[in-house]
Amino acid sequence: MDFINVEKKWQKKWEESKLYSFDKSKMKDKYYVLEMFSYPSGAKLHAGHWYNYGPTDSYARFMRMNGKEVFQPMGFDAFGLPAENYAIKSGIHPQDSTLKNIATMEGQLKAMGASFDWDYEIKTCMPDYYKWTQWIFLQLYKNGLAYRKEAPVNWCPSCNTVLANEQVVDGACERCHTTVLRKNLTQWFFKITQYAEELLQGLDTIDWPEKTKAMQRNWIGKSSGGEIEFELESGDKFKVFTTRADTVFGVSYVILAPEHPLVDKITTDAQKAAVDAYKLECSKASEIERLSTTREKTGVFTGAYCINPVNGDKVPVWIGDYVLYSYGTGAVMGVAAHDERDYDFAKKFDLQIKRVVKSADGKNDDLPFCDYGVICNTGTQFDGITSQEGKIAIVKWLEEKNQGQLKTNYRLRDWLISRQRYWGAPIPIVYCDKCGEVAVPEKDLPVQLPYNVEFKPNGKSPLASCEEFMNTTCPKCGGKARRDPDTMDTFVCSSWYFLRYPDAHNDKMAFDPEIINKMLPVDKYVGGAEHACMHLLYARFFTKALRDMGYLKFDEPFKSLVHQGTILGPDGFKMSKSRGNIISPDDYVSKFGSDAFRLYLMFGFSYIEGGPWSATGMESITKFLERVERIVDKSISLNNSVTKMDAEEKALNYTRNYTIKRVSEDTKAFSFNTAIARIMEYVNDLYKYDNLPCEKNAKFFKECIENLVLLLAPFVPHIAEELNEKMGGTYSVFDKAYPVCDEKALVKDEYELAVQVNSRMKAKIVVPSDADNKTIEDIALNNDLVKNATQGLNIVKVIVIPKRLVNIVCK
RNA sequence: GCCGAAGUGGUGGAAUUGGCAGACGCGCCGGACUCAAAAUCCGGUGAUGGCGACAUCGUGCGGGUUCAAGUCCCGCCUUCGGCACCA
Repeated sequence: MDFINVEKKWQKKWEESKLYSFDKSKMKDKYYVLEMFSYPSGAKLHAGHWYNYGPTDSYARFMRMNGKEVFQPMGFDAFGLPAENYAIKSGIHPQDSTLKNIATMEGQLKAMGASFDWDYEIKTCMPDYYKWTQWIFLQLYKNGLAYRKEAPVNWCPSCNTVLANEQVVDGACERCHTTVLRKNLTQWFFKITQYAEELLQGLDTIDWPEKTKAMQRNWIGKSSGGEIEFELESGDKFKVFTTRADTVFGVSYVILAPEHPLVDKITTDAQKAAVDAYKLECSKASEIERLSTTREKTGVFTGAYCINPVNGDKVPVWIGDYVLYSYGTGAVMGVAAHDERDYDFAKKFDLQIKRVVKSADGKNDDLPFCDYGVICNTGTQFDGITSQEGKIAIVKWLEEKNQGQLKTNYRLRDWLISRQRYWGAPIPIVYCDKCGEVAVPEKDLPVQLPYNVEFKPNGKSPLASCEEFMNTTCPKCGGKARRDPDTMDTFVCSSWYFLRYPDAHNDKMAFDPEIINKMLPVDKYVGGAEHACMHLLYARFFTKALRDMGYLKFDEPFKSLVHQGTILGPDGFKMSKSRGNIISPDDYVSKFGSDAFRLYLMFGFSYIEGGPWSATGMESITKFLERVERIVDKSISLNNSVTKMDAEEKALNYTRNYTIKRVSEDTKAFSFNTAIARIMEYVNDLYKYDNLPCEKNAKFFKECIENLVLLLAPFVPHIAEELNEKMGGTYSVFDKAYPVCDEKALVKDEYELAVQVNSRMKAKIVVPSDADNKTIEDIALNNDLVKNATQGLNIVKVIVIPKRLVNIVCK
């Protein structure tokens, strides 16, 4: 078969006949299969994209053949940093490079022959899409879920620009190697923390990989404890969050994040120079560095003291970079004897270590450090109370005195969405001298991203220098106003695209709730595990927020989720331009065809694991497909002779039904490599039968071959379509039903099982299918090989596991 | 550093979730067909020892639980993903 031309032929026919058009009248059988859309940064799709889209398309086709009305759209997450960086280097406008890349990728995706319904394509950089991204911003804003506050950005003082984390290498700017500083800017945030608890609870209701749920749980990071208020000698107050209120009697110092607003106010003149120097140092460290538990602790005394509310102790106030301003209250109480980091800090700076909890069993009480136990040495009513109860008792006691309260804290932070970049969706807010911050009215959307903008770094957001963009009138008072010069994080665009797809051309609404509430949630979402915490959490947040606004009637966007593994370069490293190890599918597709290439991807790797690319065995896939074709041709050449079902036919019938069963189960579970292995076994059995010869019951043989073509159809769609036509089948093979296993054919009257003596394999026995344990035991003990192996030994116990094995324990 | 995974023949990977380790491929070896080669079809293939039936060892390393461990528990090593501005 000329695979290449066969593929072209069927792709044309599929397109002409609109085979993959979603039929809205069959909405009740809808099945929404979604692959994470691609980012058109590199000019072309690489093997990794195929690995995501090819097998998932096979899954979609499988569901289609199982009676589902499959909706499988495709689009592009088209805004983002790389296009802008490329523009700075090459002078090619991000819009031009992006649209060109998209055109190339569309061509590649079409050559793949996937069953995408292109009528619903989305490009997030087009005004007809980002108009509605801005609309969603406004809805969040109106509902109090968008607000502004100061937050640090990476600042390169030499390039005079904000850097992405990716552009910071070892604390320095990747371009000029200047040390990067954190600099505060007023920026927009989405209040995802308001949904922290529901985002956590909802995980129990969805069919996602356990590890992904675990990552989200840890990311949300719920912990319960108390907030305790400390008062400074100056009269200023601040709160600390702690999960160990039982140790509050042991506070020997308090430590604020260097960014804490109180720091400048309380620092004494004598300490000012040291504090300022330290703050500058801290602005050079990344959060990952600051959170390292092995890094040596650093800090500076502010010169101020505060009072421990539980015992009146006067303790020094320090600043230290292991305290993050973004977590909790940005301040912690230092309890050196009962927290490892505090212990390290106290050791380093020679602060008091005060033991107030002893272990319940009295052990380790001579050590300076202890985790949990009983409160002691405080001279209060709490002595003797174990830490678990002590925590609550002490916070409640403080609550009565207005000095604290029980508090659930989340590690999750609000989502910073402002980007000081050009290539993104503009933020639909204007600033008026009279009215302040004013939302752009919905009728004025989209706030169009201007084309002619200078994006060379000049210390401001690129849009800030574009006067025609910046200058506008205030929608409230009609006076002069300035637009927000920042654009939105691209994660905002990708947090709702699955809502847009089913109603992609609606120019009145972001989506019609009538349609969306029927089409969503997504039934199967497939994409990389690297999105576990960010994209997948943001999308859940948007869904819940839009639900609370009344637009949606479901709680979770993605009912079921699968992560494909990563295809690494042949060198075992992640594919990247800089390593030069990118595998392009195009060469393989033009040589072997799309079907062979995707079948190879499915068969050669464990789908959720991935692994290094290797083309070894690529040819063997073509050989297998030719082997399939030969046996199909053989069946076509036969007359429809019929004889009764002999042992051979029964055996083949068993394999056929076993194959149908296993292939269906494995495909449902995204275990494509084993599904294909079972088909290969089936083909091997068909050849054995063919050698018999198969003419005697050609009708049965033909049936088996028809099943083979249907079984293969989701995996090699073009070839299956061609074989179906050759066999005289009607168009399309994808309108036919997937074979269903006949359970009766799988019933056997006897089966083989293994017999072990002292856990070593000694024999195989055949037992009737309905044999009870006693019968099995008797058959096993009467086996000659078993008798040999147990000779002269005492049989202590016989363990019979039906369908598995027998283990005879002897001494 | 913290969170989440993975480690199985020469090789890609299987293993019904505690029950015959190595399915199915690749590679290699052999046979059939052929004047010959290719292609194809059939068979073999974890390691060590033995002519042999068979025996011993074997799932990153070290311990443990169990009649039984790739799978569970404890402690390590290595590799990969994420850590909030790559997406």
